[in-house]
Amino acid sequence: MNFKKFWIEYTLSQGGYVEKSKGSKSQEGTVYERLFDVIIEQKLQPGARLTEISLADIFSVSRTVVRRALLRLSYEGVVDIKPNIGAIVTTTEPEDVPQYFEARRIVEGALIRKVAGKLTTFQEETLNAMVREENRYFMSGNRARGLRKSIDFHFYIADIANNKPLAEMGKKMIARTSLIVAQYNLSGSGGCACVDHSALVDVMVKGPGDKAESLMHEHLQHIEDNLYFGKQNIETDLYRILEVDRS
Amino acid sequence: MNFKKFWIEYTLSQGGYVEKSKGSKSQEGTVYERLFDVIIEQKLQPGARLTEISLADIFSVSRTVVRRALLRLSYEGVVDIKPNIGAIVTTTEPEDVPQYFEARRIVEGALIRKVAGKLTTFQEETLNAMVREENRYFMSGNRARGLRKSIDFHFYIADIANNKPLAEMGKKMIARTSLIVAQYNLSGSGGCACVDHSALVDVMVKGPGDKAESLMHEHLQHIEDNLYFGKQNIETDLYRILEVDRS
DNA sequence: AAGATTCAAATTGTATACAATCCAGTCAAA
DNA sequence: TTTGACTGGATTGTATACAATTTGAATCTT
Repeated sequence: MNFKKFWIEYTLSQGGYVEKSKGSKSQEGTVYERLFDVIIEQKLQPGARLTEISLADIFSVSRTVVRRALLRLSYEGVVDIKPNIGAIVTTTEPEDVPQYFEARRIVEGALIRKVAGKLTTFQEETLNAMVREENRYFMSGNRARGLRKSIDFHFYIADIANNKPLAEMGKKMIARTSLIVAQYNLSGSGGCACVDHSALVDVMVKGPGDKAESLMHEHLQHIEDNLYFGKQNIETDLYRILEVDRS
Repeated sequence: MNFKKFWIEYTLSQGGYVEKSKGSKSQEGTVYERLFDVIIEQKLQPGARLTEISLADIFSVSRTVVRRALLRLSYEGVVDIKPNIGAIVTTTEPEDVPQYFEARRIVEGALIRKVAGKLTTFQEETLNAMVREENRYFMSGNRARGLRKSIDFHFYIADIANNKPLAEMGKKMIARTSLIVAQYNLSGSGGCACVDHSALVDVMVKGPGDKAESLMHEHLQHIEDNLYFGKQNIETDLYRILEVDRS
C-alpha cells in the first residue's frame, strides 16, 4: 500500500464510520456522501487524486460503485474527471472564480428573497440554532465541523425556499464556491463570518425580500473579496501541477 | 423484437446516423447526444421507457456505456431513473411546473441581462439567422427542427453570457421546461413564438439589461400560461401511471 | 550529461456474467 | 367477480475480467 492510499483512507476514517451499506442507503450513496463530506470539510484539498481502486478497497465495494459515485460528484462540480486520467477534487483557475461567485449571488440571492418575511417560527429557531452551533464549533477550534455547519446554514436557506430546482442549483454553487475558498482562502474562517449569518437571519425574519437579497450579495461579495490569489497559492498550485502529494 | 424496441429504434434512426463512435466523440457522448436530441425534439414523449438493453442493441455498445449516458441525462433532468425500475423520459406533475418556470425565469433573466447591450455584430447576426431559420422550419411544417432551433436560440443566449456555471443552469432549465411543454402544450408551436424571439433580439441589441430581463420574463410567462392541464393530460397521465405503452 | 526511445506498471474504459429485484400473468380460493 | 399468492420472464445492480491508455522511469544514443 502506498502512502497516497493510506492518506485517503486515514482521512475517510476520521468520520468514524466506514462500514458499508449503512442501513437503507445504497452503496453508491454511502461513498458519495462520505466523499462529499470530506471534500466540503476541506479534509481532502482541491487537486487531491481519487483513484477508483483505492476507494473501492477503502469502502469494500467494487469499482463500478465508486465510478458511479465519482460521476455523481463530478456532476455536482466537486470532483473533476479527466478521461483516461482519473478523478481529482476540483480545482479552479483564479480567472474563473468570479463566474462562480456571480452565479451563486444570483441564485442564492433569489432564494433568500423568496424566503424573506415568510419564515415559520420553527425555521427561525432552526436557523438561529445553526448559527449558534456553527459559532460554538469555530470557537472550540473544530474548524471542519464549523465549516460544515456554515455550509449547512446556506443549504437550509435553499431548502426552505420552496423551489426544488433552484435549491439544487444553489447548493451546487454553495459547494463549488466552498471549494474555491478551500483553495484560495488561507484564513481559518472558511469565508463566512458568524455575525454575517446572524444578520442574515434577522433580515430573513423581518424582510423585505429586496433587503435580504442585498445583504446576501454583500455577504458573498465579502467572502469573494477575502480570497487570496498571491504567491502561496501559486506555490500550492505547483504542487498540484507536479502531482506531488501533500500530506 | 417487441414493438417498444422497434419504436425506439425507428425514432433514433430518423436522425440519419446511428453508427457508433463517430470520429472523436466518445461512445457515451454519442448515445447521450442522440438521446438528448430525440427527447428535446419531442420524438420520445415524457414517460417513454428507455431500457438499457434496447439502447445497447440499437447503438451497438454495451450496457455500461448506455448506463453512463442515461445517468448523465438524469443529472440533466431530462431522464428519470428509478432504482430497480429503469429510466423514462422525465415527466412532471402539474403542481411542480411553476417551480421550473420560476427557476428558468430567474436564471435566464440574469443571463439575458448580462448579454443585453453587449452583443457583437457577429452574435447579433447569428441570433437573427437563428430566428429566421426557426421560422422557416415551422412554416414548412418541420416541427421537430423548429423546436430544436427554438431551443438552440435560448441556448445561444446562455452561451454568450460569459458565465459557464450560469449557462449550464440555464440550459438545464431550458431543457427541463421544454419537456414540460412537450407534456402539457397541445398546440404545435412548442411554446415559443418567433415574434417573441425577434423582440428579444431587438432588446438584446439595444439594451438596457432591465428591459431585456423583463421581456424574457414575459416571454417565459407567456409560454407557461399557454400550458394546458386539462382533461386530455389527465388521461395521458393515467396511461403513464398504468405503464401502458402508447405508440 | 542531455535528450529521445522503449517498455512496464498503474489506471481508466468497456464488456459481460451473474445476482437481486421487479412485474405481469396465472391460477386458486373466498 | 374479486382478491391473493405464486411463478417465469424481463430488467436493473454489482462484480470482475480484459482492453486501451497514460505515465514514469530505465535504457540507449549522441
